[in-house]
Amino acid sequence: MTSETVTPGPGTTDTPPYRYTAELANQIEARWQDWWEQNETFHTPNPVGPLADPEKLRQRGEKLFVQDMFPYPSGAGLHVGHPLGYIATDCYGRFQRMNGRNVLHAMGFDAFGLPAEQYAIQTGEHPRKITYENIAKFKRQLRRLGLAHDPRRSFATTDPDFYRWTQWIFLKLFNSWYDPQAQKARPIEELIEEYASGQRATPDGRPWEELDEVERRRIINDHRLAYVSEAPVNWCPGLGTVLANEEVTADGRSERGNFPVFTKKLTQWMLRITAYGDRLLEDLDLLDWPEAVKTMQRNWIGRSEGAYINFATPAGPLRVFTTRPDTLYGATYMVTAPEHPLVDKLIPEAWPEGIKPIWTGGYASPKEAVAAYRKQAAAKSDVERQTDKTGVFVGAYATHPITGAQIPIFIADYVLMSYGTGAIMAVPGQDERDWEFAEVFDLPIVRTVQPPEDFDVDNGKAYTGDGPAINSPATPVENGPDLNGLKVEEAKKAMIDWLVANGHGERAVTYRLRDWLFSRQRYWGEPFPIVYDEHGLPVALPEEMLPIELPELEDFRPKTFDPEDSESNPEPPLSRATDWVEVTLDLGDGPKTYRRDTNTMPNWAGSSWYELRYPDPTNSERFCDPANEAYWLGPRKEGESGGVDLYVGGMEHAVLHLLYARFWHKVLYDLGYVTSKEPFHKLINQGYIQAYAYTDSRGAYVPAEEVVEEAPGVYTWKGQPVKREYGKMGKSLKNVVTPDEMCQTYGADTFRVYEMSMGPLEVSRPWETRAVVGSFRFLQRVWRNLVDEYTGKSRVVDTPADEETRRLLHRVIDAVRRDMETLRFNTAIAKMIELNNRLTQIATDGAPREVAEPLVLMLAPIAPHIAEELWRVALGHEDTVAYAPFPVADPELVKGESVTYPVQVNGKVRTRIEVPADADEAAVRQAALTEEKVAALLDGREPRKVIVVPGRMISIVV
RNA sequence: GCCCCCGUAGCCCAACUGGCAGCAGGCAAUGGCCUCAAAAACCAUACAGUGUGGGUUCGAAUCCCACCGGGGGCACCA
Repeated sequence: MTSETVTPGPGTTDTPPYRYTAELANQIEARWQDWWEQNETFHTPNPVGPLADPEKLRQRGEKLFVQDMFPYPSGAGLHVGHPLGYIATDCYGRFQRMNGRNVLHAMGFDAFGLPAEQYAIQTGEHPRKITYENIAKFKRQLRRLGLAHDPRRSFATTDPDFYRWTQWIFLKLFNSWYDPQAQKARPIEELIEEYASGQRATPDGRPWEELDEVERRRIINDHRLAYVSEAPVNWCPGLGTVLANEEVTADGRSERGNFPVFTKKLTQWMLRITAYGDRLLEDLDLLDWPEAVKTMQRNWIGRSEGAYINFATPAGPLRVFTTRPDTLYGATYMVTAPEHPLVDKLIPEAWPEGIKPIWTGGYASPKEAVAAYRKQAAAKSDVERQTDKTGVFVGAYATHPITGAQIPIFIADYVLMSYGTGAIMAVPGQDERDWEFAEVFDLPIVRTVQPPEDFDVDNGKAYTGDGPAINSPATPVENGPDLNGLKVEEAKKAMIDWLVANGHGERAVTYRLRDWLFSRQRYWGEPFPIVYDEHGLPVALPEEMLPIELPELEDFRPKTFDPEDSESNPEPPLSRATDWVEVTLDLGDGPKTYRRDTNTMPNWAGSSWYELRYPDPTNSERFCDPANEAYWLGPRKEGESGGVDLYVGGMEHAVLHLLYARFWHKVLYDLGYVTSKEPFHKLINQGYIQAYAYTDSRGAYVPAEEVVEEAPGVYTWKGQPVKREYGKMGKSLKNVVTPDEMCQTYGADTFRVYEMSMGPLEVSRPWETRAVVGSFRFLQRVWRNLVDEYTGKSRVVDTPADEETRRLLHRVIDAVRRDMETLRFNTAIAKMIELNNRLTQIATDGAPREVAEPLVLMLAPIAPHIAEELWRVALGHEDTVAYAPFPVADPELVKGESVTYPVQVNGKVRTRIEVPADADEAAVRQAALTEEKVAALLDGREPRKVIVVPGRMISIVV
């Protein structure tokens, strides 16, 4: 292609032959997409490794790493909602490329996971085949949008070259432990060394050398960041797999599929994310993220400070966690979770004397009552649990550590085994839940914080706010602390000091966050690089064996069960690959038979580290060369987190993906593999594109594109009235619009301009196909201003623009640059339209180059194909516009010659004055006061106050 | 129940964070120009006083309080 090549138009009888029509747009776009590919326009140089290009790197400026949350390649393909973020990052990346930045931008695929497997089950095709077909489809759709991705850096999490490193990182987790002193992960060998040298005592105190191999391994295994644990997990028979807490909804169902989830004790892989609770919390402060996302993560981690307190019981100490140790004097009973291990030891043969009948639940003995209650509680859904306070007395008492009072111990399902110690001291006076329970079981209530005067004490309720302590103690007690009069915070501190001094407890911090359940009983996931030996203990496979590839299976279906069958047990599909499961290996002790782990990793695994692969996607020696990691992700200033410079994706990943990725990144940081503390420095959540859907009189959805708006708010489909709904875009709602259709009808550039001009990136908005034409007309007008529609020749002339147009041009450049930097593409486009409208007025005899050229340059990030074409055909340049410098405004021209000030008198605008732009405040004031109308209104009086807001307005108070 | 975000022309959105609400922009509407007619393109026009009610201020879409409407998150986490 040369600059002489005129772009041929389709030329019908009615349309001028070189008009910017959809056909022409499509031709231009396809041509430039090929050109970029052939000329490797968007290949980004690395400092080292296979993608290194020192010469290119020298030419480019400071690095910029932009990333999208990569898609799951579903069979349905993209609809117009998906590319919103991709286009935004592309516009930003292209803009910064024109500012000389070395921009890394690419797109991978999050391709493991349930949908491919479920689709595979329906069709009988192998998930791999389906996945790679879908990826090819996505790539075609994405290419058509003209995204400036480096094609060499695309990957899928299902590529063995990729998941090899997912497995490698898992081995690092397995071979590391968290050192609370150093507050970081360390290699497991260093822990073994501490035990071997005696620096660290073994759990039962025996010397390390006296322990046999299996004992030693068990001790070490308990410290690993990836560990096998028999723990209560979320078993979902309907899906045939266990799920992470994060994948279970509040009402106890699976997020995917909405099947019931049961708690079941199973042996599963866990990742010790809780060790990182504090750092995951603290380092949020280093991140430029939406406050809402930070808040959600803080809530999810759920750090609370308080104390452990031990209560003596006949079966030994009962340990509770409380955030309100100051209310200990108000503890009138105890509650443990139904499954608390101490309960069985506490239960006496018979009910004690003198208890209230309601405590027994009507059972003859504590044993029966507890057994019955446990059964009842297990059968209840979480929602049912919330409606009423239920429980039963276990028949035993605890001793209050200060007063020595005997207080009854209950089991109740409002106390969760999985939080704190699974037991609480109940303080009804200061806790609403305890108050409700106390009312049901007729238990004493003691207020230990004085409620304020406007608190309705008579209508009775717990008071949870601040105030002076009372009844603490109610009557003097021997050596108990006197908290009376202290505010909550002071009282907490005094009580903790007392508990510590008297050996009744200690200061404590707990988290809501729990360790990450990391096994799934599915086929389409990463296999674990783990085998089990004759002791049933896990053994890491050596790195050289990676990747451990998925075995071929005749039947990769998971074994699912009746969704309600809580007694079922998971049967991973991989366990059926018997040839694969049984394996003879020489792992250092000669050839032995091992059994492979038949679980697979959850589909969060690949996305937990993929930001580290874009910088070095073809590296076969490491997951990422340290030099490439430091260049693309490393912090550039002391105290910075490092990480991706701009990460754009949906709000739905606020907790799961973003927390997991932060965790893995921090582990790699601790072990010295990366220099960045955080994976993603700046995060933006793009809004959703929503769509109208229409239902007929029977409530069935009708094709949205065939619906006609008869009058405002009145819609019909084939003559019959239909009702409009508003929601997500989807097949079932018959309202899907695809980018392919839009590209076909208007071209990719129009689609890009439209998506970016609909509103700010963060805001959700409705899709309206008929409005797209506005963006099309804009590009058409730009084209017409620069290219003769009848000859295809340039209309650009070298005559200078008039002064007014020039000033407008520079104001627009100034504003567009600011808008692009802050990703406000909607306002940037509006300014360009304004400039182009001006150009339309003055360009009757050709478009002045001094306006046309900056306009094309400013347009280039958003509508890159037409910009390339105009850059070449209309403006006569030989090379791509992708690296041409983005225009810079002349500050003198931005200012304008004069400023018009509105003049307010007593809050009302009475007149306007025009003063030179460089007039000082006194001159502006003088000009305002002497203005005819103002002088008339003042009528000789002295104004009480004159406010001059430089550049804005003048306010006079009389 | 608790927490967070958002309410500006018929619709999507601007308004440089307290300073003239729209010659920011677009869709739709109306009129015009073309045309035998229409479409496309082009030109022009009108449309809200900022969800409601108070408050602070010389001045509020913007800050504060209450309420209404929409969206999202959390929900026995001791």
